[in-house]
Amino acid sequence: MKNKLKILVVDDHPIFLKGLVEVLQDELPNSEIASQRSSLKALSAAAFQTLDIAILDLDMPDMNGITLGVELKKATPSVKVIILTMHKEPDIIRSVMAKGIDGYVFKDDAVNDVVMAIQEVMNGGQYISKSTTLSRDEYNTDLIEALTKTEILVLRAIANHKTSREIADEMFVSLKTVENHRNNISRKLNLQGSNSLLKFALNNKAFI
Amino acid sequence: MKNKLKILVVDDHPIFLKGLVEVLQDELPNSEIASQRSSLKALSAAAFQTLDIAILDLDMPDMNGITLGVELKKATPSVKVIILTMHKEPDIIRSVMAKGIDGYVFKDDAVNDVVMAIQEVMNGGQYISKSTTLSRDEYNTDLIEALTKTEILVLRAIANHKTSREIADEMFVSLKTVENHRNNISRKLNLQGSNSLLKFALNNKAFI
DNA sequence: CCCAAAATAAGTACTCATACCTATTTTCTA
DNA sequence: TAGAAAATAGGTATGAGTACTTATTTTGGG
Repeated sequence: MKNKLKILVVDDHPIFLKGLVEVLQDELPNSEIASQRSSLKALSAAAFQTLDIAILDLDMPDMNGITLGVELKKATPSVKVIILTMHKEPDIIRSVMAKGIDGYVFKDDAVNDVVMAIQEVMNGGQYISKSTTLSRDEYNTDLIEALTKTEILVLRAIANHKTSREIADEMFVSLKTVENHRNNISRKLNLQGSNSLLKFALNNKAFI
Repeated sequence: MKNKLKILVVDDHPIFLKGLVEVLQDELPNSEIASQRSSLKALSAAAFQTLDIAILDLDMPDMNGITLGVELKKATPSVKVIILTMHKEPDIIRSVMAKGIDGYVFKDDAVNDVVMAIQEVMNGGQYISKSTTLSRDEYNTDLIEALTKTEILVLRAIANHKTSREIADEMFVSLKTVENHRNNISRKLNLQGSNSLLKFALNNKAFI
């Protein structure tokens, strides 16, 4: 007799979490579904059991779904990780999948998309929701990893609408230093044109 | 014997919608709960019945929740409208409530917040979720209504990361004209400082 | 301990946005 | 149709970001 499928669902929005758990219970009656509202809680809870599937929200306050997924796979390499998100940008998707994530499902897609993703990844495959509105923008989380610690700090400050002058004062460095960091970041991320750094920082808040 | 409470829930995200309907069915077993995935469908559906309560997502692609709420109240003035959103900015909330909306609930707040909001508005009161992270930013949807048609077009282009030069070329006017529009918009919205217009445009995309 | 990477800082030129001003033409409405 | 509001456009100054350059100091790993 086959064991029940153990599924962990993690999302910080309680109503969405409830909806998702209900959907999974309806569609997969022979599975055991646990849920957590934060990444850190999920990480501790996962330590005491062997999971088959983790379904993780991408944007969470304490730890993003990708990092959580990678951590869960360190503890249990066999666990299949499916990321849930609103982000539809192809470069983000490629970058996420490159990190060993097994499935990528859009939050506003049809309910049964999640179920199809589960079936696919349990067969050892990968699943990616079909996107409707693709936009050609500056997205590339791989490139973010080429940034140094200080560059990340500057990028976060930019995402918080700080000017270079303000960032320089906060970090106790000269305006020129911050401008150089901005320049180096832009070069590493292949960004050009006015406000391109701000645009990138806002679009990638979840990853920096 | 009292009639059943007729509740309409509108949200474009199917899983969240399902979660919310489940919550309401659990908490309010003596109510009749209908749901719609788009504003326009909700508007046609509402024409054939008398609603008691409408629970509406703020950010929807076809028509935002505030406009939908105002339309529903035109058809049925007695209907109580509760807006669901992620926006926690106090000025947005004040502005929404000023439009005759009865309740304002944050999507990531506790499940029973929605239920408390329903009880409160049915008693003729107003309900606003308690906010945790308030930020002092440029938000004021009332002021948006002081803008002219051309100013709205310019503001939308700014929200789409267009430069003044690009906007001028698109609208077949001079750079100076666009710069003047930007200036007039900023004055009407009380905005000052670098990129303040861009920040406002991005933060208020749902209202412009 | 040495080398490479990172962080620091200055120079210069340019573009873009903000923040005022005035002034003319167009459009809508009372 | 007269007057107000809106749209048009130019002037001028300043602040902020982009886009390169070179150069020194600090720091951390092999």
